[in-house]
Amino acid sequence: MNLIIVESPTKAKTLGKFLGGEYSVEATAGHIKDLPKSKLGIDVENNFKPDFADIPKKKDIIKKLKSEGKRAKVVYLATDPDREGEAIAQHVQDILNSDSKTKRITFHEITKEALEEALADPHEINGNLVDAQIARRVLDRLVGYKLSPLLWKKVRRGLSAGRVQSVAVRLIVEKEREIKAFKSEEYWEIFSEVKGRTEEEKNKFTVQLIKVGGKTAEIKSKVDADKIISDLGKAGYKVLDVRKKEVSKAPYPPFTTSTMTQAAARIFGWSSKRTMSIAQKLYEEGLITYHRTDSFNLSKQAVEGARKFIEKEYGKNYLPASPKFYKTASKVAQEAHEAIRPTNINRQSITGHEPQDGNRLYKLIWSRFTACQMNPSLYDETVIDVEATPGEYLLRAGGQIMKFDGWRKVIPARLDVDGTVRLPEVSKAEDLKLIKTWGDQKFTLPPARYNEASLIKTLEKLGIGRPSTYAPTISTIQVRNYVEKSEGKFSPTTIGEAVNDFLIGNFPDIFEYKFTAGMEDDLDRVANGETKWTGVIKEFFRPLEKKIGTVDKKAKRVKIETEKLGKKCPECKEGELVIRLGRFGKFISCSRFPDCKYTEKYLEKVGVGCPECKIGDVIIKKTSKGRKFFGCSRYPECKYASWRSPKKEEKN
DNA sequence: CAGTGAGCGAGCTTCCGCTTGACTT
Repeated sequence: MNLIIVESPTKAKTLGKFLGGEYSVEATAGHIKDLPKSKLGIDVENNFKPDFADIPKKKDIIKKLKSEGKRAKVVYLATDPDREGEAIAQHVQDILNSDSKTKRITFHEITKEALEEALADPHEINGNLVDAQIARRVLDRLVGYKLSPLLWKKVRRGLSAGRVQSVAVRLIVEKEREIKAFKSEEYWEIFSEVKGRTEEEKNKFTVQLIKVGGKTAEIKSKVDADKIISDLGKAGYKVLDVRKKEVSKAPYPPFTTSTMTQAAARIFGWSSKRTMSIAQKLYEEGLITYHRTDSFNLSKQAVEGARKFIEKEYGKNYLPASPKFYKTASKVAQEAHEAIRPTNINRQSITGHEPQDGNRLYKLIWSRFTACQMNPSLYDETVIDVEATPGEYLLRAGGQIMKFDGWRKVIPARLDVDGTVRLPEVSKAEDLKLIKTWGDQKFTLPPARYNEASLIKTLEKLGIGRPSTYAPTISTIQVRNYVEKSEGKFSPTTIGEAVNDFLIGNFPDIFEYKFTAGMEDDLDRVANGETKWTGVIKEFFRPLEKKIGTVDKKAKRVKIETEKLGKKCPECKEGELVIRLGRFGKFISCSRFPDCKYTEKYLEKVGVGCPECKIGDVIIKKTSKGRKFFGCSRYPECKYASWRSPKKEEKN
């Protein structure tokens, strides 16, 4: 009997089906060894020797792997083909304590063919790649476990800093400052509605002013706008040019974790956590491929299946001459898995036995994948340039008509994005008749705050964080009270800003947007054998250690600004009431603390009456661990508490 | 899941990345 060890239990099940009786398959369910949680676990004086120990929660799994490993003739370490997977393979070999019968195999897609190829080509564990993982792990631990305690001392207890989370907070803080510094400016868009002299009334069209005297039109005031509108109202209009061309629009590439959570947020309004948990269920039921991935790769089988399906279902016109493969854009992508796709393209929907949300996400994944193997959609685009004289005004209209839907057959265009604009037939030098002319006053808008989707997109673009950590990172920065989400948009708290300024002020290099990219370059050199991991860490840590020492000695404790309520303290009648953030969320107290100890509850109402006492209001509260719950405003008289928001009363 | 902040100095907090349940009190 031979044993194959993979990371995901679902993957183990699937592989089991491909194989005959001479193989058994077990799963590690992720890492089985890690640095200890309760201490640093790195001997910084002894070449950064890391203390990788069995993870307590994985005790049963480790036991099982050991016993199965003992019985097996050959153990194939088939963990994911990336840096973390190589480390897991090493850890499995370590616990089996027998490198003579272990072999490393790798494959990038879960097909019988790929598995057989891998089994025919076993090799050794790549020690350099394992070293790169150690360097990554040690660096993250040093940043997190050295800087967090500094925050406890200099800001407040329980705070945290990390290579990823602190940059996520930084993005949100800096966006907020951009918004605060933003000055809205007035501008005007000016239009004329015209029609050809010989044309019917229905063939009128609208042109927009784009140039004045050969220069781009920039109209910043009502006075300027009125002058132009008056000119245009008296002007003669003539077609200067008509340009037509055919434009094709290619489909989107298949989903990765990042683009899937973005699409689900945009279309369904889901949080990344919710999307990922629904995707997990679909994956476990064998309906989709693995959902934590940064790769656009598609198995040959899947692409062939899609091509057959497209030809049969939609016809030859929709099928490209050759299969489409997408190149992963991200430099830091690890490409261990395929893109996210349905496992069987003939299954168009999973209605019936599934919760509704599962089906919605499934259909989104199905159509994105199917579309990616279809022909581009084709449009006739028309641009009409119109001259208005006197005054050297250039106005323009753009039209677009879809003449072949292509992949849009399965992902119909939303009207606002890809709508049809029909323009009448006019010819060059044709005179046009003015119907009316007008201006729209507009104001430039401040940059948009991040939502989950745009934050993930930005982090991915910067190469910071991984598919498995996007959703957890977003919860961490909220649980720590660094940022708040209101109507889906993130803004920093006073604590978030204070911690951000402290970290960036004292450790500018680590929280630079480019830091992770630089780290990845170093890790690549470790993986290639060009340099040793201990050297990389030493070079990083020695200056950091020194800096931590001086900050510890010299930096003053950070004062966190409080939000004033504009009311006097009812107890001492001297201080002012302010909102503070404690371990249990917001509360109101006297600004003269600790001289005056007055406090009162901060009520964040849900807008629903207490279902228990029927007198108080339901309010949002936080546990000491940051989890939200709902309680009664009359606590402690009324002890109502619930994890779920009570139902709002139906209004007719 | 029921009291917060400062500082007292008992013992504790904290990272990222890989993978799933066990909890819905």
